[in-house]
Amino acid sequence: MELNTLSEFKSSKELREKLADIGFAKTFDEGETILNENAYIKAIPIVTKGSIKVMRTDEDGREILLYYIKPGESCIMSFLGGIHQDTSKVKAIAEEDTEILFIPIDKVGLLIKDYPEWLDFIFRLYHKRFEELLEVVNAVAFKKMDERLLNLLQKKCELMSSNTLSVTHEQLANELGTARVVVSRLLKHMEDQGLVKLGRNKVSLI
Amino acid sequence: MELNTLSEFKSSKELREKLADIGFAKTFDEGETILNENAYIKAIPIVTKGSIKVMRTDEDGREILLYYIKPGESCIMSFLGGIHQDTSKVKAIAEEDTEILFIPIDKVGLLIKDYPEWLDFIFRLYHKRFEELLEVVNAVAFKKMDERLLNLLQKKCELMSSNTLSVTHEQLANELGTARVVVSRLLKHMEDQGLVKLGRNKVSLI
DNA sequence: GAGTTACAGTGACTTTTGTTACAGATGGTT
DNA sequence: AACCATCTGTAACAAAAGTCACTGTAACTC
Repeated sequence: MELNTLSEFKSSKELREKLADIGFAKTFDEGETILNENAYIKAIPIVTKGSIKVMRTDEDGREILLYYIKPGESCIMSFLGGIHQDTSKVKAIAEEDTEILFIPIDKVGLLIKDYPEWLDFIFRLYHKRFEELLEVVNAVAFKKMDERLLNLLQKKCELMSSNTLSVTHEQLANELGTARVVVSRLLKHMEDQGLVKLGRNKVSLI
Repeated sequence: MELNTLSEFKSSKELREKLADIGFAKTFDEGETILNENAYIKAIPIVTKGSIKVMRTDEDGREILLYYIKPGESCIMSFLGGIHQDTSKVKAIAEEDTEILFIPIDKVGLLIKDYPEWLDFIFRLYHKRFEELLEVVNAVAFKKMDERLLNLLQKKCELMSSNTLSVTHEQLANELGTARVVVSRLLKHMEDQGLVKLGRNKVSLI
């Protein structure tokens, strides 16, 4: 496990080592499901390499992307879910090959007592996720698909540090909670406007 | 201040008294703004009587209802915002005549140290708000207006413990993030179906 | 290189929601 | 009663998104 990637805790070598000590690392391939809806939560994940996307799923199977979890961050839903013995309301999927450090729930209480910076980490993360969720509400409620699509492409490019993405229109449609034809239509329109370049399994931002 | 309404803390008379001691109470009339977007937060509000609605506002002035805060609950956004010296990302309005106990930010840290149940209260609340936000995302992304409208009416009736609401179509439209005519249209349709009964400034669920 | 599968492009149509514009109704005020 | 502001009903239209059906095409398998 690369301790250095726990950058949030750079102020406390002690906590960093403690986390590495009580946690166990696990790797996931791109696209692999890390957490399913309604699964019980027994450990809190901290991403150390790669990234995770967190999706909300409708009863009818429709999905929508909520946010990405980057290295040094944790899935905060699972945190509270874990503490209150709840099941997960969201689904987590590896966006790329990803390494995760799992901290068992029963050890988390102790950490809060012994390491104030751990509590601060959790609060900060909660705050961030909350604001991201507000942004999602905003986007879904008030923005049109073309704008949301462009936004998604930009976020993905930033995450991958690349202007070219390996995605199908179907995948994009899923993350936006819409249909494949809609995405194809909009992408084509964007290509005509010179905003993107399209290929099979490929979208490049210009 | 009615200490009994701090029902979340019924397990700890001590904490309840402490909160009443360091906080200051304030009342708001129905419709009064309690917190504006981008306002700095200097105290954490706990609702003791009445209820608050929390709205998200778009740059273009469009709004959408996020959730209600009922007696014994706090606006959790302001909690984190307050701790991190942030400005509020949401707007809070009194849904009815409301009494609020404000806890100054600088005292909050001490409470966490001294009263474990205070931290638990905060976590629990965060969790609840998070799930409510997820529901909003779900509704806005996947539900049609008629269903969302019916849902809103039901929530409002529950809050007011009444089947008849004093609202204009305009107000409902604002909370749903849509236009008045849309609400009028849908309400009329619902009346034809025998779901509601309409009057001036009045909607009754059947 | 023939076959197969997944992916992308496109047209035609429907549904839902947003927009504009205006008429009528309601309830309070003078 | 006449007036006024506010609220509600409705029609007609536009825009956005969803749905269906089908074609072409790239990449992979055998």
